[in-house]
Amino acid sequence: MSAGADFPRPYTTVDVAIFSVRDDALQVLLVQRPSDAGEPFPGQWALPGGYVDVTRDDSLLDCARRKLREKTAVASPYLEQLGSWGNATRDPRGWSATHVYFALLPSDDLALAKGANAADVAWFEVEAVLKKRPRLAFDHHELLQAAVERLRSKVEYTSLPAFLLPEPFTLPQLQHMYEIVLGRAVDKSGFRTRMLAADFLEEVGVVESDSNRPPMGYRLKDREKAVFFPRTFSPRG
Amino acid sequence: MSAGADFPRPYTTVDVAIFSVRDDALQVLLVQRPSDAGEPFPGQWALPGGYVDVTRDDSLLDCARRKLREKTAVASPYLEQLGSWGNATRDPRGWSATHVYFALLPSDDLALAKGANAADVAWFEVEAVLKKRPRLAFDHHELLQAAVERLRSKVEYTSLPAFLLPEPFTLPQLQHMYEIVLGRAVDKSGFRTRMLAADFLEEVGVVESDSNRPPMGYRLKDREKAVFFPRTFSPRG
DNA sequence: CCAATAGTGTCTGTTAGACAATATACA
DNA sequence: TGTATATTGTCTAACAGACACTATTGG
Repeated sequence: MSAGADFPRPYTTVDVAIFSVRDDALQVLLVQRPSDAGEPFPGQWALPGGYVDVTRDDSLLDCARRKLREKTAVASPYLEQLGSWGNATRDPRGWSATHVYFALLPSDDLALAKGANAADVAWFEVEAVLKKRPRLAFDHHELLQAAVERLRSKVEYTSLPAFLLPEPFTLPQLQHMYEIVLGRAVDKSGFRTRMLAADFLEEVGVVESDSNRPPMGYRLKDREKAVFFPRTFSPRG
Repeated sequence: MSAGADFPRPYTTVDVAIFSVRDDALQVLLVQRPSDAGEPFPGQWALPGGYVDVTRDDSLLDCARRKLREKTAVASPYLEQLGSWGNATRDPRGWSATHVYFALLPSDDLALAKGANAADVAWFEVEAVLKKRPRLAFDHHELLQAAVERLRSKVEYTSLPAFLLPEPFTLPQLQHMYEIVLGRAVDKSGFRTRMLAADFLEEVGVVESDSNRPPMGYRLKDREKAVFFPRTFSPRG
């Protein structure tokens, strides 16, 4: 049996949870759904995403990159697959499966949606959105929750927060990113030892600051993938 | 725009990497593809899988469970989503996206394919298959490789190998599973301390053995999910 | 009493975490 | 010299890894 053509095919979509740290808080990029007739969840906020376009996207990753490019001006941020969600009821139009990615953006290059519709894209504090302010379309609360859990969990033992900073960055700045995502303080001395022992940073010369002792600037040796630490952080205080 | 219906839809499939330990080696369940005309990779071995059937499967997980049930007699083994692979070229019939799961089976209930075609299902040693003996259909070598990597990596810091044993099992048996999957020896004393400290085992009374001192039998407190250890195993010797 | 496996105890080097001390800039 | 931030040093309790020892059975 050449079963493929005979079966009704589910919808295939890609959604992206795009994170950045702004105003000392973890934020996520949301888009407002169109109000056209026939569109589900008109006017509601949702994760950026949509149908895979087999004529434009060579792969799921390509599709995720396109979604990201359409909503932000960023070329190549950290992008990782989270998982997939698929069932008969999550989309009122029918059986659909979505492939979810999450991305980390430095807080500087935040030129949003240079395209036509800049008004329907905005940053929201993750904590608020998880409390359903605003309410999200589809099962996107579930997707966002999973993305945040994955992020928070990986921050405990990887160099992920480095992708939230523009280069060059300093160790105190990096520690600040860790503390914001983890939601707790981290010991200064231990933090530095860990970061430098992990051998993923490259000195790039002292950087100027407003006053006081100028800190050393660093950049990532590899902007493609995160580094895994041998042990996890532990609470302090 | 009600874009869904307008776009050509990719094929949606689910594949499952089913693992078990047999003859002191990690093995994976493969199925032989049909030889019918028009079928891709006729007669070649592949991971069990196939199209999502929107009339039978309520969700991707349901579909994975169905694939598993069709090839084995097992009711509810450990089942975890691995990720998804989708691009224009992986299936010669067209743009397709597959959702990959991996499952762990105790080596006792291995009644295979009670259905019609028992001949086209068989266990293979993972090490051999990774070396392309036999060669797999589609991109299934890549999928299997990812599944094995995930399994080996999670074994370092989770209770996953417990799902490879029928209950009740003993701590020496459990240690044996760890050593097989990890491919190295593990210290007895430290192993026991870790397992018992993780508090996921339940004593179920001494179990009889061929001779010598009878060991304590254990079962899982929760057969649904694995437990995470605070630290990773470390090499010894 | 011996062999074989199950299970426990002990020692030691390493290290994470807490915190103290020093370094370097500007005013 | 004072202050603020950056960076390094020290001390200690906890613990993993190695390995020796005891326990319990059958022969």
